[in-house]
Amino acid sequence: MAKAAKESKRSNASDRILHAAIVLFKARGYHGASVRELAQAVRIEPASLYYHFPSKQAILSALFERIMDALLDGLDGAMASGTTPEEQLRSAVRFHVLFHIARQDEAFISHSELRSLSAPNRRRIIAKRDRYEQTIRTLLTTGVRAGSFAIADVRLTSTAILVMCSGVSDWFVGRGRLNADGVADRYADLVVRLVARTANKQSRSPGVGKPSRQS
Amino acid sequence: MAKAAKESKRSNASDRILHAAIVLFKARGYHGASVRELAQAVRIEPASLYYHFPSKQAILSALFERIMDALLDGLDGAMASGTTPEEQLRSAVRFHVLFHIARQDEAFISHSELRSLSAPNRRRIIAKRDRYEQTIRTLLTTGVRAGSFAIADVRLTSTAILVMCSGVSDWFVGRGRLNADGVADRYADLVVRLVARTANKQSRSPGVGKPSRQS
DNA sequence: CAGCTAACCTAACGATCGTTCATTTTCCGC
DNA sequence: GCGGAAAATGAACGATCGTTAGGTTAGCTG
Repeated sequence: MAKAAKESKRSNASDRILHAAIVLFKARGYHGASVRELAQAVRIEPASLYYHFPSKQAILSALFERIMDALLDGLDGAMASGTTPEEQLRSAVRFHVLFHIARQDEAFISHSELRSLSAPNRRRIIAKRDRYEQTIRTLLTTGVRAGSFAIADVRLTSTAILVMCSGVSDWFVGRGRLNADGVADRYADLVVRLVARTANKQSRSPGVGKPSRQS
Repeated sequence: MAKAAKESKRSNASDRILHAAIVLFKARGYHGASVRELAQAVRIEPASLYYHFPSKQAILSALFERIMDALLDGLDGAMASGTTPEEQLRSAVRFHVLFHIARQDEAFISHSELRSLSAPNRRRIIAKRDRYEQTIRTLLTTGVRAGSFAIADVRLTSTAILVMCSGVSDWFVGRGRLNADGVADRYADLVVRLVARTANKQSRSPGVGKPSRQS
């Protein structure tokens, strides 16, 4: 118990630093936000930051690792809750949108500050991002094979979907017309409309929508 | 002629500065790219930059003004080339995508460095961005009224479309599988699929797809 | 060639950057 | 309340930041 209390206190320090860093990096950018500003936000002296993190770069890196792990875990969980490709896609989209609303600032940073990561850190993060995209691509391909989806170009479509859904972190405002759940539902509708098989209009890309080979 | 030559020479200096700034701001961010680096890229001394621009901020601002004006002009031109809402939308999407491919770096900057603009500069740029979005929204609304489009939420849908299409500047690589025109065509297909009226499947949002009140 | 101006230069300003080091304070188990 | 680790501190390091002042060069006009 005492140990747990101590550990929680320690992690609280790191967490408070990370949380302040998220706000600052979003507002001013990684290079625009100084270590002194960050320390001031956490109400400690600049030197004290270096007890918790070896460098400013390590703070940015920790921030990226945290959000990418949460994304990967969350997607796995979301997709496990569906059986048909369409259910899984709806669930995945809802998760992705809700996540990018709940963690708007981190999402913005992990898009705009990839360049500020050192080369090794960037490589590791990009590998995780690729795994995330691959999961979505596989889902779309599965849906096409099952006859649920009609998609001319899975790679292009999955990228388009992800960019579209991640975009909520750019414009969503809590005080707006729709709440997070409402936006997530509507985005799920949009995405299904983008990929679902329909009877009409397929202006290009012959050969899509093969008959299902499995119920 | 002599006068024109002189003016072209002057604009070349500013243009070379702006072009180098685009590359640098994209790579390192506004605060991460120093005036000295920028001067070195243009092969002049740092102080000489201040003959062409009053400040680093003015360079960023000029960069934003240029790209926003080009966007607004281009959209007007693109939409003039169509008569039906669907034609106009296809044309608008093709323009938007091609633009964001042709000017990838500027597009990335104008998304990630909005925060680095001073408050007055930012206000002016956001006003232009809003005009751009309003044009698209009006187009979608017109299409809905004409019975060409079935859209549950025009505002949300137009935002989603714009974010999706702007996203090409994040991932497009010239050496990739598809060239710029191919990507633009496929995105036009995706967008039409998102908004076009269809006979089936409208899982929520009753009341869309009103009968046309005009041919 | 003299005169003028646009363009660029050298040199330096004060401020702030990320980080380090030695020291002090805080806090917990005994 | 004492020993020792954990946490935070004040002070300073060299480097670099955006910007300015004042002088020098290049190129055109008359």
